[in-house]
Amino acid sequence: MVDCPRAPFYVCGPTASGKSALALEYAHKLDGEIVNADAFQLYRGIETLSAAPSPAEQGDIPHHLYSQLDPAIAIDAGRYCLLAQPVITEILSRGKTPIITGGSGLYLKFLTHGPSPLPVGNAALRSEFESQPLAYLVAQLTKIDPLEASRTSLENRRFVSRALEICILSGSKASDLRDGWEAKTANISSSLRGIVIQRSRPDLHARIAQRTKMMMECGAIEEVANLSDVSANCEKAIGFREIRALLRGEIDRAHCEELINAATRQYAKRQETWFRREAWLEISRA
RNA sequence: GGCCCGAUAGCUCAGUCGGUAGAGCAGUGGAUUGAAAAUUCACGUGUCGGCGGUUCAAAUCCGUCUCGGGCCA
Repeated sequence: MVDCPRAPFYVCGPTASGKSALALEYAHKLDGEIVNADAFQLYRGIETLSAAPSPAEQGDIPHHLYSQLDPAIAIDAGRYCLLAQPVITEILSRGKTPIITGGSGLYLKFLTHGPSPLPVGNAALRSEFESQPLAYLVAQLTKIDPLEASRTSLENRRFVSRALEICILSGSKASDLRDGWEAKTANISSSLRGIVIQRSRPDLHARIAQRTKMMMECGAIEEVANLSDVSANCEKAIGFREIRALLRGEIDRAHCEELINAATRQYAKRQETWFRREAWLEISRA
């Protein structure tokens, strides 16, 4: 099934689909070590909330890039890539197979296709954009880079801001930079190997509900209560706002769980949409 | 037992003077290379609780029954 053990193997799928367990199987099969590709399991102190594999679940397989980051620190796909690449290289150098496991589609894409030569996000610029009306940003982008404007969802403030940010920081057109990178990475997918777990919606929804219940019973509330200095980035973890509202007494426990379930289901759906496009992933029906 | 209020989309509800119904949430599909567990776009037919009546026309008015909730006994 696998002819080249010394190349990374990707285990993907929506949240609560059973990636951690499957990754463990592959680690045994391929003489591998597991590397996290989940934006929130990177953080320390929210292991329960982010459903990171517990020490018991990790078994005898080395797990990398879990509980590494202080919650006060913000991270993005590019910085994740910088963290993960040396780890992957190191695993390969020991003759082991990196089993890259996670559900953060963008982070995985950075790993598989590499970061593009676009400038990194700039906080000052972003907060400036935040104070501008969207129509103004759209007008600016249309003036500077009409091609990029025509390809961007102009209702999506974040995408418009990013495109404008690229133009301003790089001094070139975002469309040119993106085209160059697209061309360069066009053939990468054919050399990748990995699987995506697929489950029926009712099954996945049931698993989500069950996991939320477990989280709430097994320390997620305490984790949120104990975090004092949290980056805006880390605060976006599903369950964070909901549990804070519970702690403030604004909602009850059942309502809190249902809000978390709904947000998780929606996230899982977005993940499925993302992975459907990654045609190189072999489908694993669970 | 009597009286009152309610029953409309999976859920919460709106619906004017009668002209066969629409919001939010949920759900589904999509976009997405440095905020991504983020952000964003599109998608709304349902015995208007049942039966009968009035009317050219009933979610809307009348009667009755059923089921909730409340009040009085």
